[in-house]
Amino acid sequence: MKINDAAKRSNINSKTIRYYEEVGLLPPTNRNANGYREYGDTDIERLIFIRRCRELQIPIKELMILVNVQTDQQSSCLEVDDIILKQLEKVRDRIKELQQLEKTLNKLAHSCQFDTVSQCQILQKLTEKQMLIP
Amino acid sequence: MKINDAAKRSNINSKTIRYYEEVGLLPPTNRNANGYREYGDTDIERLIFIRRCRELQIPIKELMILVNVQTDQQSSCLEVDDIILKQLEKVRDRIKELQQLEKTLNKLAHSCQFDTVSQCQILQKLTEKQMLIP
DNA sequence: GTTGACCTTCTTGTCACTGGAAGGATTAAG
DNA sequence: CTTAATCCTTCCAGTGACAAGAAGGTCAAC
Repeated sequence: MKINDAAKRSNINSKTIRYYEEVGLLPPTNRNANGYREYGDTDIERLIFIRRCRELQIPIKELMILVNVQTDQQSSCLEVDDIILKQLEKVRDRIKELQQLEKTLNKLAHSCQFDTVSQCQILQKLTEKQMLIP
Repeated sequence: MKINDAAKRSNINSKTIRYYEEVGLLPPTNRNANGYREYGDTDIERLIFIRRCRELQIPIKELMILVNVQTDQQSSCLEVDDIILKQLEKVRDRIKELQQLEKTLNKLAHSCQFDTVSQCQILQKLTEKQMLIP
């Protein structure tokens, strides 16, 4: 199957598939007589696996480890667990950050009752020290 | 005052200050006889304002509007409010996304009781369709 | 006079793609 | 059989918001 079909089946953009190959997340793909990339069912499975991990926002470099670990059935599972936990921690930290941000923005929003910028309470508050994120 | 002092006073990296100037967030800075950039108190105030907005993760392009609106005291405050609300919405959406992500990662984490990859439950689950983010 | 701390510009790298141009191959329709 | 549309290929540029580093100029202190 050619790259566009692989893209549809894996639900990854063909450009992205080429990019994954270029950066080494995928091994060099088999080519047919015309030099077109040829994909089989195993390739599609791998692509889907990769898509799921990317949906979990696992960075490509970590994903490389997962893909390599996957092919070496003897390697330890701890590495896999570690990557997931690291990702979990990153996500939790980011949530906290964003919640703080939401609070601040919420305080700012609609805080201006005037018409022109000269009296704007939002700009006012943004110029005060209190608005600093702690 | 030269760029390093301005950086310290505004708490923005000097590299970043030059970058802001380059992309047009800041007007071309005054230079002294040697071609060194010269900053005054007004510049510092503007830099601090910019830093606060960036801490609220307002994108530079939106920030340009805020900075321009600020200098034109007659312009409407609605634009300012709009930017803040847009940012608030973005932040809220992102929080929701990340919370979903956290759930999924949490389910995955520590779900493997085996030693080697061949029996790894995490990789197993990542290969199943159920793990798809809805 | 030389050391070290500044300053300047320019280039490159980050991350994960996305878009487009230029050129060749295949396929379907007329 | 020709033509048009749709593939495929590679390469290059852009995104956002900087950070890092190189090469070279300037300045103050000792």
